[in-house]
Amino acid sequence: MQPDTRGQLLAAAKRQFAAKGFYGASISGVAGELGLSKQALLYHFKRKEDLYAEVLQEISERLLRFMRAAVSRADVPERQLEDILLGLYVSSRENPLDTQILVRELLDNQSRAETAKDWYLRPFLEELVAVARGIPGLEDRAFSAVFCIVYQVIGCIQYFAISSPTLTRMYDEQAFERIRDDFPVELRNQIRRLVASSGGA
Amino acid sequence: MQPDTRGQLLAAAKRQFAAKGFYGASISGVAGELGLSKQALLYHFKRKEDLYAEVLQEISERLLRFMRAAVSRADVPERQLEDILLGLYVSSRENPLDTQILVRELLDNQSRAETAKDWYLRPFLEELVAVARGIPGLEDRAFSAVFCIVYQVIGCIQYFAISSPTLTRMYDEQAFERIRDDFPVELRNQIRRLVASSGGA
DNA sequence: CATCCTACTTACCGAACGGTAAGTGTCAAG
DNA sequence: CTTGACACTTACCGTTCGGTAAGTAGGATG
Repeated sequence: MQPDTRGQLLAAAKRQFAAKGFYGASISGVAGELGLSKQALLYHFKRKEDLYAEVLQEISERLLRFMRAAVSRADVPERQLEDILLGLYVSSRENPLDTQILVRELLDNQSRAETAKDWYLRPFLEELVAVARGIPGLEDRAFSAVFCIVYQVIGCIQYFAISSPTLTRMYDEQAFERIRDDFPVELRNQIRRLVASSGGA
Repeated sequence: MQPDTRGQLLAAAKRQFAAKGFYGASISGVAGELGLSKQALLYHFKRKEDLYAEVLQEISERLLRFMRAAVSRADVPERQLEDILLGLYVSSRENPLDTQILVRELLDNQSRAETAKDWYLRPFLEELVAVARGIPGLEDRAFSAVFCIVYQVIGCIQYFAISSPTLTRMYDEQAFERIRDDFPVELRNQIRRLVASSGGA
């Protein structure tokens, strides 16, 4: 087994970008995490932006794989929606760095010159809206309304994910553990209320 | 009326910090927005962190004022909760820069050496939980559960706020306008479902 | 008219940044 | 034994960063 420096660099870069953002992270810092010089990194990735782009691509691919898997474990749309969204929560807990980077991207891509036409979350988002519109009671509603409903759930998941470190330090460890345990329960409740009210009304 | 350079510098700093974050923004860039040299800025604010701290303080004070006003327009807790949260949405739309900075702070303060014990949102958050626990059906639930419920709503509001620029460019202008119009409606629905299910159960 | 404060300016500093150029050791192939 | 690709290294470059020091124009005060 070779050292796989490239992969390790990508992992280190993910940590750095997640913690300090694109501007705050430095390529020498990333390389330094592995005890390498920054030129070793520049050998593998010609420019800082290339490195960042690759980190972003990895994340977006993982997200897409996750969603396709969730959709293919198909059932009735109600269950599908719940599964995907709860899965997204689990995913955000398992890959906190990814979530941090995604939210940072949301904040930064306005100041950088990015298209945002091909936003990595876009296919994920639209697939999810399509699933939601398969639910009786939501199928005849406007795209924009269903979009909002779905986006609200995604938003609270991702926001909670990036809040966790701060909340941990705000309350003590075990108080936050209770919160973290209750979160998916209340998330599920929220989704079920939403589905129920759509079906009922 | 004097030029009030200091205030203008704070406003410019807010724009810069919101757009590029603490690391990405430069004091020379902030001063340059007003056609001043960076030493002019350093005359008013000894260090970059002082400038940032003051921006943060302004935001947190505005937020606290807003919340106290919302709470004092008291009614039954159900209405109070809805008013505050919908007000928070309006506030986040009126002050998008503030929201961007708050979310950035959420991401950054882990890497900087900040206490997070006295997080600017903490009093806001706990007041809100207290209000929520005044609602029949929620009063006997655990603090952590009510916290999660409240935090979910806050999360989806703030997440939507920071998403708006990206969403605008993702869809065309008028498609996003429909989304933006539907959002508070669906937000209200979400809150009412939540209150209703608490009271009902 | 001299003095002092305010609100800046230009000049300068060391450190860190992203990035280029050129060299070096290792190792497999011809 | 030589060649050449690979995976780095040290050396260097120009720019930008936050921050210090010293100077200065304008106005109020004595």
